[in-house]
Amino acid sequence: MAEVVNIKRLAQELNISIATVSKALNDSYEISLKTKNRVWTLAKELNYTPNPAASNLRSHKTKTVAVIIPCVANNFFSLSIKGIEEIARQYGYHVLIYQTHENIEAEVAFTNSLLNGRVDGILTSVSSSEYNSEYYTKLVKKIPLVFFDRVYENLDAVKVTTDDYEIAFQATEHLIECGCTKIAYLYGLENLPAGKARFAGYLDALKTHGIAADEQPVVKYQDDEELNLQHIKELLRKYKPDALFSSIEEFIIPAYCACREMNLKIPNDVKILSFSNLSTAKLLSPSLTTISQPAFEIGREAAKSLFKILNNKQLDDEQNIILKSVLTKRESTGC
Amino acid sequence: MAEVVNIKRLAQELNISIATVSKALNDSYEISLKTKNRVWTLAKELNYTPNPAASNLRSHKTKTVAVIIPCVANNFFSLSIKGIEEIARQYGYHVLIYQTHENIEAEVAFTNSLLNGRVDGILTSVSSSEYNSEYYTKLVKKIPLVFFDRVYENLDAVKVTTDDYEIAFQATEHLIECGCTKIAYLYGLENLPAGKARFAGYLDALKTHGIAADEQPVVKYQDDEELNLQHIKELLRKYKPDALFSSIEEFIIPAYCACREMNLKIPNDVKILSFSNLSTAKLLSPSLTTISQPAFEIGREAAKSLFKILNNKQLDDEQNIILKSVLTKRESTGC
DNA sequence: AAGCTAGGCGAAAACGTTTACGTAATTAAA
DNA sequence: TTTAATTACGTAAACGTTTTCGCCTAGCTT
Repeated sequence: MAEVVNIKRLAQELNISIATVSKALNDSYEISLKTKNRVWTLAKELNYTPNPAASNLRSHKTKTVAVIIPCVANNFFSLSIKGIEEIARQYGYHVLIYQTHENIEAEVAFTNSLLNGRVDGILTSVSSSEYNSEYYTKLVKKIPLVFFDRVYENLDAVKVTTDDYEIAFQATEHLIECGCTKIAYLYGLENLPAGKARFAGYLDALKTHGIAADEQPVVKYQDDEELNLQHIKELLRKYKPDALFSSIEEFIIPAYCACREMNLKIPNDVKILSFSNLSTAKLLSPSLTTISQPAFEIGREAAKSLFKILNNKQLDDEQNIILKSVLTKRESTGC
Repeated sequence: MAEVVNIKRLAQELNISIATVSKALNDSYEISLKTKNRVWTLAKELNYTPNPAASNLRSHKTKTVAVIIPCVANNFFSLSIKGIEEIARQYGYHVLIYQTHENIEAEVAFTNSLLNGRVDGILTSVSSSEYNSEYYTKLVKKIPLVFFDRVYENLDAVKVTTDDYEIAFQATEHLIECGCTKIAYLYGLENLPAGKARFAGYLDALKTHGIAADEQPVVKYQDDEELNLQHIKELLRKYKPDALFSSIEEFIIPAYCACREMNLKIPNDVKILSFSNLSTAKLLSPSLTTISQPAFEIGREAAKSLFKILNNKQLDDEQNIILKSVLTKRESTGC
């Protein structure tokens, strides 16, 4: 009863060899259906499940992937993980989580610690603190890797991103159509392609509409809510913009608070628009115009690509999967 | 160069036995400092990291824990995971994530799949669909397990919870002090101790203040936002309550929407108060009075307890760790 | 009847560690 | 000086699988 249940035990009870049991469990063609059935029924009866460590050791497959992200307590990333986990379940994979807290050293340390066979592949959305592409250039040769949202470009790896440039362009045009001419930019992810693309979309939209771009005031994100609040207030005081374009969700609270503290009415005095996956955007006061990324789908697509690679399936030609974001116009831009 | 780097390789290069290398790497007292240093420097030089599968197989330690929760895309759970992950890093543990989507069968299936030595312990917040304590009674004997927030009572396991009864009592009193007499209850987690405690706190507060409790209307949570909206609207129409006490975050959006659609002003016509970890509660229109649970700390405490168990440290007498929630009064209750 | 083929199975090595135990050399105790 | 204890290291088994290779039998083909 207390006896351990492993392949050896199954073999003994059935009076066959452990090799046969192993093959039967893996549905090998070498084993007759009759024997397979005997093995399967006994395995179920004894509640046998293979020991993962032994299996990994021998087969070099772990059925595990790692997700490395800045922080799980974030609407975008928690939704991505939800998507990843859902696909992982379908493929029978396990999901390990690592948070970098935007620290490149932690990111590298975690990643390195996974190269000893702990996982079969990695899904990552890189930290914003630095852009260290030498490291990742080497890394992608060592282990199957898929980037999502925050990527390194020009690498031989699948990258799942969104139409940052286009949607930022479109959103900026929306503000211009609402009559804004002094649109300030709340700048996040400045070291990353996503952040740069958003900013470029914003600048190009201004240029297209004949608004001098280099005079547009910018606040860069700091990891300190109070500091961001101060900077935005300063921005509002000095430049008196008629709109704030926030490129990351983290600016929403300080932006709203700054307007309140300075008695500026949204959207009459200042219009606000932000990249965000906040589910309560429509309940804010006033409701917030958002660019929402399909975080859940990004997670799903990234996971699907990785599992295709791990199962040696042909990837659909393209290494760059680009999903569309959605601009939802609400009261904060006068809609 | 391409040669694999494992203990055997280290042993060869240093002309010592693999046993010595293994012991040196594990800082065994049997090995001289001189030898240890030779091993450590070579290991660092060759970028050696032990193969986890081999190590697990032999030592029956995985340095891995599983977190089983309903859904990661939820403010409470994503914060909890953040806390768990942070402690796990300190202890050098890895964290696996599994989502049950409130499905008890998935929950049991995941848990069972972890009993073959894949993890050293489990952190779980159980699904709300059913209360199946026989299963968990057996389970806690098989593997170190810590419950957080959503627990099974009367089991020999650490449980990290919050003061649900007290804070619900206090919140209800707050509504009564605001002049409410017809307080409707939006009921979630009804199968779980947390849900029952919240409801009991609400009922007892009413009783204490001489309000007939059994006439209070209740809406029970369904996994369908549209349905919840309809039910709340129906509730508002039929019973004309002067307050809504929402026991879970998921009721916030339908509650606000219902009031808007029925042209009821918050807080003048209806006051609203909800359990919630929404970071933007203060930005809602109107800002929302919340009971926020210390989700991050709950995760941290749960993880700490588990790692103490795994490291055979003495647990501080008590198996029930109860943290305090915070009632933040805002405009939605007229504050 | 001899030779072949294929199907079904088993023996044994291997994966990379950890660890119980043995042993030699050195040191301490008698 | 002999004996006991200690230190430092090695041998080899074990963890539970997977997989290569080979064997045996039964059924065919000539």
